[in-house]
Amino acid sequence: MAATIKDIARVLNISTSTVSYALNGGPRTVPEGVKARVLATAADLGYRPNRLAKSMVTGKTSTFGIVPPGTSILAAASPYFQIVLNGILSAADEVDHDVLIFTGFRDGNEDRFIDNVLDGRVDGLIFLAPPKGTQIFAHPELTKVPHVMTNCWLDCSVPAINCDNEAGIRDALKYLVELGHRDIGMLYGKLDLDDGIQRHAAFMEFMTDAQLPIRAEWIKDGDFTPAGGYTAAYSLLTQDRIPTAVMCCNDEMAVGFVRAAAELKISVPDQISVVGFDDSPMASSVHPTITTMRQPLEEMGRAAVLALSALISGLPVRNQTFSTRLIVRASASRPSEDTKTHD
Amino acid sequence: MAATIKDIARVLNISTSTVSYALNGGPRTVPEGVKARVLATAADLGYRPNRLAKSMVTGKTSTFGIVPPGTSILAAASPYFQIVLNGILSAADEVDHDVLIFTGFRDGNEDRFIDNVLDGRVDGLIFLAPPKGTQIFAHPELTKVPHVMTNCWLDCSVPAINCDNEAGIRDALKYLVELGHRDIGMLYGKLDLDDGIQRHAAFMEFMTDAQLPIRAEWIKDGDFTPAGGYTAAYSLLTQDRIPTAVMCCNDEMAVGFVRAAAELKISVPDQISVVGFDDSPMASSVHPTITTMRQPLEEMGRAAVLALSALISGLPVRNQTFSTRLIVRASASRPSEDTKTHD
DNA sequence: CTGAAAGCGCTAACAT
DNA sequence: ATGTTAGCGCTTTCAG
Repeated sequence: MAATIKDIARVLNISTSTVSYALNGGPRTVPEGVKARVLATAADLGYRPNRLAKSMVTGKTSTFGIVPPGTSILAAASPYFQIVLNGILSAADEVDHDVLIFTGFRDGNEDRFIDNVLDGRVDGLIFLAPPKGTQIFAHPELTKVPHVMTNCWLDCSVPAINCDNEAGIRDALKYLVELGHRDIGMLYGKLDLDDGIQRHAAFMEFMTDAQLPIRAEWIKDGDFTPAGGYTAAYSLLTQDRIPTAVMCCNDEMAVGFVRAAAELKISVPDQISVVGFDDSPMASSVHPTITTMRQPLEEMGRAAVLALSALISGLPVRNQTFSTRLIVRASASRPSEDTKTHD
Repeated sequence: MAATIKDIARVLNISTSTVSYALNGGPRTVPEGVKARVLATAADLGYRPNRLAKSMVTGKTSTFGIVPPGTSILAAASPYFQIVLNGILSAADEVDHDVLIFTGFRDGNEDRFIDNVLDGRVDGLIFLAPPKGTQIFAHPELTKVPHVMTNCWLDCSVPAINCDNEAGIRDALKYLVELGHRDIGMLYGKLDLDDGIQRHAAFMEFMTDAQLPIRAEWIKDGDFTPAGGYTAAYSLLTQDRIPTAVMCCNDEMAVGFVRAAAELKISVPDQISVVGFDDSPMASSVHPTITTMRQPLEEMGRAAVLALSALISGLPVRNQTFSTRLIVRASASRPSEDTKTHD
């Protein structure tokens, strides 16, 4: 039987309220002597506060809820989730909160899911890259719990933490153009996610504005994964005519691309330049190291915690858009003269 | 104001116990008509069960607690954590549990940490690769909550989920020897973790038993990271005499090794063979793809959940050791005649 | 078959 | 300065 404040009170012949105040250091003041004795017997009895009971009366839990990206729990295997989660954990740690990951978020499961997130275990929720078509944000009951989201732009009032995908893709492409590239292909992915959609659209827009050729056979779906990028790269690189550069909409695809190129003995960047997106750990681990647009995912995770904390405190919270930054590494260079083509 | 069972009871002029039984489908049976009306008004009122209250009386929370690897929260950034967590999440999902990640586990912080894990929010705990010297398992109060651990061999009664590091390293080295290698180096790492220690020790033992040369300058600390592996590889590969093969005690280091080799224009596997450990996502994403000993981390995460569930149910739980399996890819081959040296 | 009520452990308003 | 007590929302024993 675990000790409770009642036990401490009984032992010391004082009231539970005094014990509570002594233990919590307030709001009521307790004489030093009494406080010391309370602490001592608490230690003696092996007393451990029960946070369920405390939460029930205070309405606060000191835990943040997280909803992993996508509808599938498998998304938890992505570097994206890993890095954002890491930012969330370290920020949560700093404010003495723990983090509850909700598992049951699936299409058609909305009501049970809502039951879960409203059941009192968390003070608020962070949705990580929720899937595009989800109905969850339309659920009237969801407003009962404070929530923010990352990497998703919805026309609703949920505070969002995003990175500027459009500027990121644009800057990456500008860099390639400045290097002298005109024939630029793209590996896109995950068109059910806002990041996927926006990066794809930004590519199209830039190429159109810059009056550069958009060739369908140079634009492939790489699924945001190394394996997808590898397959897409193979089908792209085995064509008669290939671009001098490829924009990969995330680093995992860029890694897959570079591997395919190596197998095909196409040198990166001598014969084809590659630019990635995210600055994921893989990008700096492979040969050649991948030039990429850094998305500050860890900071975004931290920002999500801050925004959620503010929201919970009743403070106003605005959307935040983080800037991307070009990280120049080894996978992109000037196109060599003999690979250049002219339309 | 959220609706409670009291509200439902009041509306229908029945008792809260009937409402509770209707909602839960037992243990007491409730006439269909009443049950239907209870469910209807529950929906009407937007009733959501409060799990804190429920947990307080039942003592069950439907949530598992996780303690990330190492003492530093930063360990959450490792592929190890990511993959095991993924296994845990999917297994937890299947048994309708959520997962609470505890943040405050640090040396010297034991007592606050114990407060946290004993505060009633979880039914049990999974320690992921706890640091070697931790005092936490000696804490008498920890026995109050069921717990298991992964990737850690301690001489205590905590049920452990491990992989057979010794056999794994041995099989990897056997494979290299069968290919014809005798001059074998090693990149080890994290000697504060059991996995790190055991793999290091297994290498030494195998080499001794097989009467193969152990050369200190071929044995480097690569910190289990790509960057560490890269640095270690540089210092290893820029020596006058280099081995024909290198055992990397995890795949991240192998990836770093391969990158360094590429930069130094040392061909893998033609000039030097590399074998990794874990079969982490990176291993199959780089060029050349890394031959590795697969450690079934996702299954181990799932097994941890199963073991913990059993423990919580009061069932006996034994240690489990998972076998590793050689995954032959492209980074290891027979040594070429001209790289072979003879002592 | 159903209702009343105790109680899980805690906080805080309300006494004194 | 301290004690008493009413809940928080729920489950379940005990009465009827």
